[in-house]
Amino acid sequence: MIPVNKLRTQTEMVRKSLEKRGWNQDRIAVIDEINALDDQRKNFQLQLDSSLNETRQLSAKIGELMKKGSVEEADQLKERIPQLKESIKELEEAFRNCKTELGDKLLTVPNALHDSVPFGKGAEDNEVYKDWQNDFPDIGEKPLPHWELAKKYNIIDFERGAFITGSGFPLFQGKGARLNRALINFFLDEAIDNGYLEIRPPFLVNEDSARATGQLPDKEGQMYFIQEDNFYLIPTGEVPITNIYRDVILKESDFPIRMVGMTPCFRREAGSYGSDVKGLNRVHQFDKVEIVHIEHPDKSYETLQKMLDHVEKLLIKLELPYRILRLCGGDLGFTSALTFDFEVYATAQKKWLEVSSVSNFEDFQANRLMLRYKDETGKTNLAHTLNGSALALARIVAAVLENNQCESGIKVPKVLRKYTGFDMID
RNA sequence: GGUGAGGUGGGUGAGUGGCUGAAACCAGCAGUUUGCUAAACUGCCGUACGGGUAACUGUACCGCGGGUUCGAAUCCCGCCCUCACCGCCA
Repeated sequence: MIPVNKLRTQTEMVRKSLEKRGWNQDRIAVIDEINALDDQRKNFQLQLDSSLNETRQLSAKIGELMKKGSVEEADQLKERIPQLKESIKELEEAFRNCKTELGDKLLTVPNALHDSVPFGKGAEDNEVYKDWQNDFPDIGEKPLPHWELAKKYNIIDFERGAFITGSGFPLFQGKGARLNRALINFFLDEAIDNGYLEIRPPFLVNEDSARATGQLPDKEGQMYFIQEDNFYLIPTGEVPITNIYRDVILKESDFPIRMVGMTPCFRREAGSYGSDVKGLNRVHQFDKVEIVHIEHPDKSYETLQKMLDHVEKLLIKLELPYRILRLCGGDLGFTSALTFDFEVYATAQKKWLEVSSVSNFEDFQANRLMLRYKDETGKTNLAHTLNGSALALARIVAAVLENNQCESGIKVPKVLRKYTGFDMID
């Protein structure tokens, strides 16, 4: 949620952001509505506070009189209470309604964008920030897509997964399962070597947590929900890991905070279809190693760059062809100020697969999390949050399988061999 | 799931209807003293939303939500959570 003060003091910047996101003037008008509502809210509060104050003072006087035994005088003062209460009730209601309406409107405003975010409508307008086009591997005359490789070498059983649960719940077995585990360990170890604190969080979260990181109300339909206990299955490790710092006031010396965690991710992916959902391209359950940073506002873009470097290094070590995109205004997530996507080329499918999304949320998430820090003057300010996948498993597995196939099997990337314990899937 | 106890400021913990936004202690910050260390002493030490150029000041918050009362941390109701024991169980 965008902080009201930011919206009020930097109105033009916010307006421009919404334009970049492709909002028309009619929609952008919420900004003015929010301004008006906020004025109203202050006005109600002023009236409410003064009425409450009057009541308190009256009560104090009544107390004194009672103590002195002047019961009649006290009763006289009491006579004024009903009218006061009546007006307090009305004001409270008006105040509450006003705040609710303001809150609802605020929830519809996406994050303000970083200056560098390009204009654009959708995925086709994303800027190629870094391309690596000459390095697609030679995988022979008749390369197989990963779902056929999976079958050929008996390492992923999509049918049985669908039988046990439903489509989109892949079952890894044998060397497939071990490859998956090897990747997880490789990613975690790389992050730990890089100074991250490893976290193993809960995989289900309550409503407050889902709201704080912005999954609610925005992406309600994307999450699996356990009705009986009011829990959501996490769609990403970002949710439980970032929520470690919900309602926290940090000292400046606590920065930087860097965490990494592997979690399964559960996504309903309602409305997806076609070749996008073939094999491992888009599944309902997958593992992901997520990095989360909490930063001082002055440092967050420097940090974003470091995160990009970290993710890029993983892909280089895995020897996968990748490119980096800077998302345009139309394709950027609701909560993000600037996002870079990493895509890996699945050579058999001839498809770019998104394997990481690295974002700076600035203070947007922190505002809902109530995650702040005290600066040297003692003032509390919102911190900045950032996160990124490092990396998302299922699609990386797909790319590893497709890009390393040869006549005799699938070669395991060198960096993974100490984790898998084998060099070939055959 | 059952029974019992409990949820107060960064921590420990007092507080059973008005003088309590909350004692005391610890931690933390600033200062005095001090050859250094230690100790002692003094002051400060919650958050949010408002008003005011400022000094300062209003309101709300003692797990959450309702209620009783002129007045609630304190009484009543519902919920949540924690702890202990029992049951069940990887």
